[in-house]
Amino acid sequence: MKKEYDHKKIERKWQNLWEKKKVYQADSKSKKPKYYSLIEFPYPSGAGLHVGHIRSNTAMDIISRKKRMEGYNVLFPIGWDAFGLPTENYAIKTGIHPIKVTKQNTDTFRKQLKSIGFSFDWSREVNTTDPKFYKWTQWIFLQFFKKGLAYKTKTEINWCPNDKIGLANEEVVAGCCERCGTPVEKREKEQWMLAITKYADRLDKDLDTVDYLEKIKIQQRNWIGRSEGAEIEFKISTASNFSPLRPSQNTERDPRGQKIQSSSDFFVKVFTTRPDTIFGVTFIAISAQMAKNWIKEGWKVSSEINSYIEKTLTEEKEDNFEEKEKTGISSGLLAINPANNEKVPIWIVNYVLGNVGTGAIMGVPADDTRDEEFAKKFNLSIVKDYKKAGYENWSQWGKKITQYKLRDWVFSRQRYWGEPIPLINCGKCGWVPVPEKDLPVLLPKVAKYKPTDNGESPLADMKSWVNVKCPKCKGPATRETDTMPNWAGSSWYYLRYTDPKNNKEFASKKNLGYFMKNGVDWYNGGMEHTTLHLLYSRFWHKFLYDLELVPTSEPYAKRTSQGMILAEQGEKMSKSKGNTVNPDDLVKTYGADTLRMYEMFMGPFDQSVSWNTDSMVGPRRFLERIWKIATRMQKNSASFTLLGVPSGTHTAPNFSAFATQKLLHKTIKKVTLDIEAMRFNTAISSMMVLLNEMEKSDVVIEDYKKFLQILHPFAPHITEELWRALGEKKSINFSEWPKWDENLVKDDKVKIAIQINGKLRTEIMINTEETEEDIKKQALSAETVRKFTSGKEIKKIIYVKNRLVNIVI
RNA sequence: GCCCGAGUGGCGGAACUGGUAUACGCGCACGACUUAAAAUCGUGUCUCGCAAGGGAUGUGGGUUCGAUUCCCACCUCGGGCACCA
Repeated sequence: MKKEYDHKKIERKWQNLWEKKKVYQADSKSKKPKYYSLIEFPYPSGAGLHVGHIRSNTAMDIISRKKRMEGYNVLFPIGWDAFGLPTENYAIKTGIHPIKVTKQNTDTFRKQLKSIGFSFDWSREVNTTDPKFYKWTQWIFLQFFKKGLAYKTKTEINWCPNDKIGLANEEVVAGCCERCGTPVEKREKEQWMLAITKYADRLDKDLDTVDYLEKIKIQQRNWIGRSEGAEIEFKISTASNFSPLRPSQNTERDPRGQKIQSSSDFFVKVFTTRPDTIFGVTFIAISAQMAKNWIKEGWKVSSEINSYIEKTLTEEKEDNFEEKEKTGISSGLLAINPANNEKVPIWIVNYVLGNVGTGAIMGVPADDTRDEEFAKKFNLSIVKDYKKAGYENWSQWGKKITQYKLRDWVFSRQRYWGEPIPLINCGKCGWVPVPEKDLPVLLPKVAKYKPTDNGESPLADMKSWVNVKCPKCKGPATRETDTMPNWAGSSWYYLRYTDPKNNKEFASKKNLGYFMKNGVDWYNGGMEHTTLHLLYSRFWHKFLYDLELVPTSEPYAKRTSQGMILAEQGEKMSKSKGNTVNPDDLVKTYGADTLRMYEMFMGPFDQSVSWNTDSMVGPRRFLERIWKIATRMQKNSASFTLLGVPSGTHTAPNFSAFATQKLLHKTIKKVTLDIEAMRFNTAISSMMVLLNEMEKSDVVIEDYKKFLQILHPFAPHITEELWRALGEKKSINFSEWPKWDENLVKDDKVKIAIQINGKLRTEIMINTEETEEDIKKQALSAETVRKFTSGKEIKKIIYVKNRLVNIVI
């Protein structure tokens, strides 16, 4: 063994050997229990690996390595979520085919990931842009289509004039395109939709059955937005400027597939979560959108009202979140409260939104602060003492409904770099699925990747590709030219990992039954994916479960998330700010093990932390000292034999080694539990404490090896190297995870605090066996205590076992 | 404006279910080794005080024998958002 710790040699050596021996390949036919740990597969951007990837991947790598040592057949796969706009935009700019760009980027990422020593099973690598993969993305889409959950509808969509694509509601940030920042416009467009709202109830309820971080559940629930309340119809009292219309025959459907509110009846329908406050209603507030709909259907209004409506609608589109001054204008109409037949004014206001609930509310100023504020401003009456209506009461006038915020998923993109939607439009037969034998529908080569000016996908220009025979009637037909959003592949990729080369099914029942039993055991990813990707993939999974194609109704048994790594100044790392950190340089100078250690040590895993390269020397020194002890071990192994230490036992040669052994077992316990709770930073600090102790005292070689084992998930290369150097023939990867001896963890002597009136005065050593009485007696007789207590009355003595005695005087 | 986090030394942070605040690491200072420097090792490092002792976990209250931890109000920073009825 070399005297110096040369990370470059060691890391390359073991990475090559591990790969050659296929130590991280999961065995589909194993008799062992499986453990499926999953990271969010990266989008291979041109910028290369980010230090943030390393943080989250190392966390799951640590968990995977520990599980392997605990005897599980671990599936820890990796792949590429490679469809998407950055690659496409790059292709548009440079003319280089996205396939080529993707290949370059994944090659870089693969090399970088391998240099960090992650224990991925590279034999199962998937790529969403691989036709062998997206064949099944298309296949699953067709199942949605066949079940009527994929439907095309003309709907007002978010339109990005720059990217020339439709955006899902979820992709619009502050009124602007999530990707390019251009303000989003509304535009009518035929779009394929996926009916995720049909699953809203289960997506909400089943959160009770999974082990997600509470904040993740909250975010999902808020997104689904289930609320129970009532829809109540208020009859409109005819007024001079209201021309009554026939009850609407409107059967149009909104994106949720629900009937669009007909506001043209003689009623205004309100949604309320508090139907019991109906006797407190003093006005009705409707959205500008609802008012506009009424006008469309014949309501005559003054120019004043009309301009208010237009102004409000414009403001609504500008999504700034600052508090808006509440405004409103009286419609001149009266609504009749069905509960007490009182006539209340209908106001058009800016604080009720057209796309929420029914687009109208009942104003109860006594019970709602917003209504109160509004009523005060416009001198509307406020009824304070009204009786609350019980369910029996209000249910006469309204019906109980459950509504969701969630909208159906806009599933088409008029872009090139996505999975073609495998449907054919026939004049006679309508939309016909591409037969399964013809899947995948390959992305054809096109001359240019930019969407056409009318917003159609570039595929629309490929006449030879577009024009086909109808699979049903063989008549002339055309292909759908829209592609899928990049969320499609990531909605099911974790299933493909179980059987990545299968040509007959997306994955075999057998492999799914084994690896997906109870779902993915642990899935970690970013908070930014908790509403989109996480929800979408739960939706797809539930759909596949209903088709009896997967064994569980939830894909992920456990979900956690990491905090972001920020630049030194606490801001986001980005190319444009020039504050990014290149992992390759760090691996070169400090080594992968140090980089892993540093990223795990820098702060609590679930919180964001600022990068500080200077602090990396701490973990680096730690590893060098670990190395140094091993050389001491090698040199001194003879002397341990002389001391009569039979190898493989816990018998210590002297007191100092025994004390170290006790600390070792405490550390084993702490590291074991900390890893499970993702408290990596404190796990590392406890190992640092152990090292400090080991340096000062005698160590039994078996104990040192145990230290190497618990360190292995964090720093795999150096620990494997030292493990072998100390004579082990088999890889540390499959050595048994050390168990702690509870007897050694327990202390028989502890130092406890003696407080007087809650203030620390002195400390005493006690035997943990001693009785409360004895300890109190000792506390009272301590010199410092007597000084304070003399002449004072002792009111109370509080004793906390192994902690403190508090004397109240 | 609303929701979710967070606020502890010079810095990153630790503190179990309310029980000795500042573990561990960085930095800094001093010492050893060295002709010297680096590296390494050792010692010290919240603050006031000679000491006894006092004061500090964003601010102000409260509950408690005891609060970084629980409650109320407020301030600041980060993230999210749909005035969600």
